[in-house]
Amino acid sequence: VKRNSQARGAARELVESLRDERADVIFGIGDLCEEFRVSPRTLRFYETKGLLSPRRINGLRVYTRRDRARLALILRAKAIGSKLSEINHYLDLYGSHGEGRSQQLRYVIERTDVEIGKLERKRANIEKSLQELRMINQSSRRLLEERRQ
Amino acid sequence: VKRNSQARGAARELVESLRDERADVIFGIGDLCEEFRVSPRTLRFYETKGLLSPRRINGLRVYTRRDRARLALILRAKAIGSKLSEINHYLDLYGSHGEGRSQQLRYVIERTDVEIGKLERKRANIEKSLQELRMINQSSRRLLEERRQ
DNA sequence: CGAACTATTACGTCGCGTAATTGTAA
DNA sequence: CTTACAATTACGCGACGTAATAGTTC
Repeated sequence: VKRNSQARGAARELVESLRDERADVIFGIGDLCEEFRVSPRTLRFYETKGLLSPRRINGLRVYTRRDRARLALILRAKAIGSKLSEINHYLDLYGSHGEGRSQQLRYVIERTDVEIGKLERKRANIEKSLQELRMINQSSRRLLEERRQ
Repeated sequence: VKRNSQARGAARELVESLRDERADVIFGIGDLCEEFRVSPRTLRFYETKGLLSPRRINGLRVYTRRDRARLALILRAKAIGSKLSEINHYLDLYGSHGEGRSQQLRYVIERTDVEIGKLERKRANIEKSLQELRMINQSSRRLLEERRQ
């Protein structure tokens, strides 16, 4: 069973007590936020979008290992440029078939291809702008030098 | 004077007649939309944001060469990830370039220095992301190949 | 007449941020 | 009492998309 350095608040305590009772490792919202560097707002938002559905104990959100793994998938999919609505679809085919893994791989390849293309185009535009700005900068410096004479 | 293949609608006709009367090349909203592959909604939106301010003839927007050049700058700035509010500043830099006074020159130099720095950092981040995405992409392809055997 | 433009107004989208307010446990 | 979490509701943002409605010219 995982054990963190500091207890932090009510949810944490609740979580700790449940750890003693159950074999399942359980997380409070703050735990996942800290681990994945996201805000509580983000997790609640994902919940309204049906991406996560943690149990409630006394009104507090309680996440299991599987919720945590799901969140990891969500964030990875987001990092490669997926919309949340797409991610829902993606997670569905993850749970369904034994073929799911190969489908996942194809999905990742497709998404990264698209994002790589986007970034390359962006970089090309940035380089154009850099050249122009440098020209403006240098000619302005030259003009200012001439003025001083 | 530039001449397009097809006349399209009322604004177009108005534009054509003005081309005969004036030396200035003039565009209707549809012309610019087609040329830059953006929607009319986009140009109207930019107008509400103060990025463009075409004349009106009989209620219709009429764009000059300079409006067109400005739009080109806007779209490139946008393509490199600038917010529209930033782009307004950006355009001021281009506008004051070439005008005489020393204070303006110093301002332009200072601003372009800042913008060049920003763009260089942006480019560095893009390259980081590109490397990561390429690694993910390649390892996924490799895994998929292994699966097929 | 319809087709093809144009106009304005205004609500919808996406991924949260940011209060504002309230509750609970230590 | 404070502090440190938790909860919900709801408006804000950025860059438009998308009607809905209406006017014009051919």
